[in-house]
Amino acid sequence: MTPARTPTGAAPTRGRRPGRSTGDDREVAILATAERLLRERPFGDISIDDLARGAGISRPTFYFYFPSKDAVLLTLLDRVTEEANAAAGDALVRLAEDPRARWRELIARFHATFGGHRDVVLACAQVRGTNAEVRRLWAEVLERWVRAVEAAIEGERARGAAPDGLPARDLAIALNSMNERVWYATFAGDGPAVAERDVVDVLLDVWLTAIYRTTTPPSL
Amino acid sequence: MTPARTPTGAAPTRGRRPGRSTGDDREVAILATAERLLRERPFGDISIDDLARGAGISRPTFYFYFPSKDAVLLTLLDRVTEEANAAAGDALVRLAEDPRARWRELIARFHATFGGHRDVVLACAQVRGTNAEVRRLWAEVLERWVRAVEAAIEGERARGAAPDGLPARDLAIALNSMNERVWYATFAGDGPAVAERDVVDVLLDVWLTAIYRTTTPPSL
DNA sequence: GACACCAGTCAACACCCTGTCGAGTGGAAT
DNA sequence: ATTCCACTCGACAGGGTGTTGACTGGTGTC
Repeated sequence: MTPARTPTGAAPTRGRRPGRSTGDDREVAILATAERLLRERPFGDISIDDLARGAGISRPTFYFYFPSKDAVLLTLLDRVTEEANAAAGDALVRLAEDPRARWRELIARFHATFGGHRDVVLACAQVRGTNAEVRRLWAEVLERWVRAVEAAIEGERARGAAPDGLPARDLAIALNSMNERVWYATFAGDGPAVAERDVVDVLLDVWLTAIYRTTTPPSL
Repeated sequence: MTPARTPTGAAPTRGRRPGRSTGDDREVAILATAERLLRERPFGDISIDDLARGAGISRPTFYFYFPSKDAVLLTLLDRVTEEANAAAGDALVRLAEDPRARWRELIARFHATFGGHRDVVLACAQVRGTNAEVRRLWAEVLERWVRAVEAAIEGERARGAAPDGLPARDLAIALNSMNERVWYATFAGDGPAVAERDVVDVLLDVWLTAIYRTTTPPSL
């Protein structure tokens, strides 16, 4: 696996061969094709041949750029999670100035990012069951967010704004998990789901009550 | 699809042919094989041939009993959800006598049922992404639980034990979604997860604070 | 007892998808 | 002019799914 053809570039990102120049266009074309096809049908119904033809290359050539279909999705997921991390940014600093507004900002930004790439997010959720690599990456990303939320909760408890209760980490896991599943249902549109218009406020309310026991936590 | 070979029995359950007598053993054998294999490897790594050989029949013969591999899992899921429904039972009646204990009972019973069939539950979660039938069944089941919780929340608000706030349905969706995802992580063991020992109490706390704004809601 | 019927069974086939191998090809570097 | 290598693809091997059509043996019927 991952023959690492060229020791040219820096770190070989995500099993993708670190091509030089000509190949870059093709790699981009494959990713663009994947995003386009994902808009019209589920990931499982897209074959490597579809991806290759869409990028104007043959199937064997596809393997020069990506080791598998899943690796393409992984690259797409990488982008989304990076964007989400950037969007989340500093929403949790100076939480004390206006806790409700800050938490809402955090949730709304994630919502906007995921909503903007719902096809990729949905495809990843589907593949997570069968692909260990996607599972691992998602677990990493989630762990990062859980830690950030855990620290924020502990900060709020330390300043007396939030009461003690569950271990902050467990609470952070539960709340992040809720968001993930609720967003999934909202974007997928199958099964019981919160309307997209309301979802941020619904999630926010549960977060605030779980953390503060009130929907109007105190500022400084 | 679903040729409906024999118009013998009543409603043909879940695409499974309504066999008469000899075939019943084989059908049971297939289901048992599926459960056994699921204990040792993921659903995607189990082929129809594995299922057939495990039940002592050939692959074509498998198709006499089930229209696909997924249909086997669907039958297994049916059992689990029926068991869960039975276990949940009357936990939400007379909620007012001891709300905390009742809610805990509900969550604990679901936890016990799912934990007792974690392989099936995990497999379904994985397949849900690719199989519309599983998705539909799960959506149905979830809808039922959401409605029950929604009604319970409204009951608690009516008697003045729980404050108004989010639409009860949205809250019920969010809480049920949280449980699903948190259990999944706990049983799967990948990514950030709550320890199995603690998971019921963690979920309970979030439910109580979201519904009542306190972890010690008032009795009658 | 011969016959028809049918649930149940499977070898063989057609098909699709994945991943690999080996033989190219063309442009840049020596 | 030659070498080298990123890049390309035809052809193959392998494995999974779903279907077809022929066969078998038990049961009920006349």
